[in-house]
Amino acid sequence: MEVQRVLKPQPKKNLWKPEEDLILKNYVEAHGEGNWATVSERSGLMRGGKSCRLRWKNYLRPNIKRGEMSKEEEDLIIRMHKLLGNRWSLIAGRLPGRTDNEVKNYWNTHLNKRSLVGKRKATDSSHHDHEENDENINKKNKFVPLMCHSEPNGSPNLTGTTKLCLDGRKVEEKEEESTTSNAWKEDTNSFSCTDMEYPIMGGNNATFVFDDEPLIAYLDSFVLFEAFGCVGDEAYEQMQSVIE
DNA sequence: AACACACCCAACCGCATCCTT
DNA sequence: GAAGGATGCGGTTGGGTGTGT
Repeated sequence: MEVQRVLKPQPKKNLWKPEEDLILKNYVEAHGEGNWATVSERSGLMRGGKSCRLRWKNYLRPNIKRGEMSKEEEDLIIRMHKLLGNRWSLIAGRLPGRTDNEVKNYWNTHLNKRSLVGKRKATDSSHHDHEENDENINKKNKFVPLMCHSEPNGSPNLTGTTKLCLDGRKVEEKEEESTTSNAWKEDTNSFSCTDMEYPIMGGNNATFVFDDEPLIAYLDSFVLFEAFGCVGDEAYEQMQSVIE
């Protein structure tokens, strides 16, 4: 018996065991994220830094949202992908609690396949009538400067990061300002949150409005910059060319 | 019940970019 | 500015599981 187990070839996929998860979780909670290369040495885990980082980021991190994608999330992924392509980390950044790996997998297994089928079966709208016809959706949507919004009492905290505004200004968000509620900044027309701090729609009061809301309304200026390499009027023109 | 096939998703890999010295 | 290490990202792999025959 024992011999058989020893001789049995090791699986190529080295799945994480619950005890390893516990070790990593405790270590990161105690020492913080970063220095992944040293995590394996210091924690006693026989894992590479990249593996530890990935496990933490995709699985162990607080506020990770697991389980089925909501229709809203799915819709957002479809629209974001239309605009950004395979920029999974960017797309995941708009889906608090979801990881890039999860979004990527979801796209590859559910949405990508369906979008291919959908082209042939446009009339089968019972499941996703919001998909109707992406081209039509895009054409009827007009550019408006903001993006997603949250209800006043459910706004996530902001942290000390640089926000890129539609007019091209960079605004440094200070940590101490972060306790002031509203994610929507009137003065900068920007909205931002991180998935760590923004425990997703459903868990929080943040809301996304779909169907009648313009496509661009899910994107903040940072995403526009990532998509088009510019902001403001220039981004608007680029956006229009994509839509048309 | 047994087998084959398809699907899902966690983990790995290689490259690009960022950061530190 | 250059070099080397750390980190981030997207593509791919492969093992587990579900489903059909």
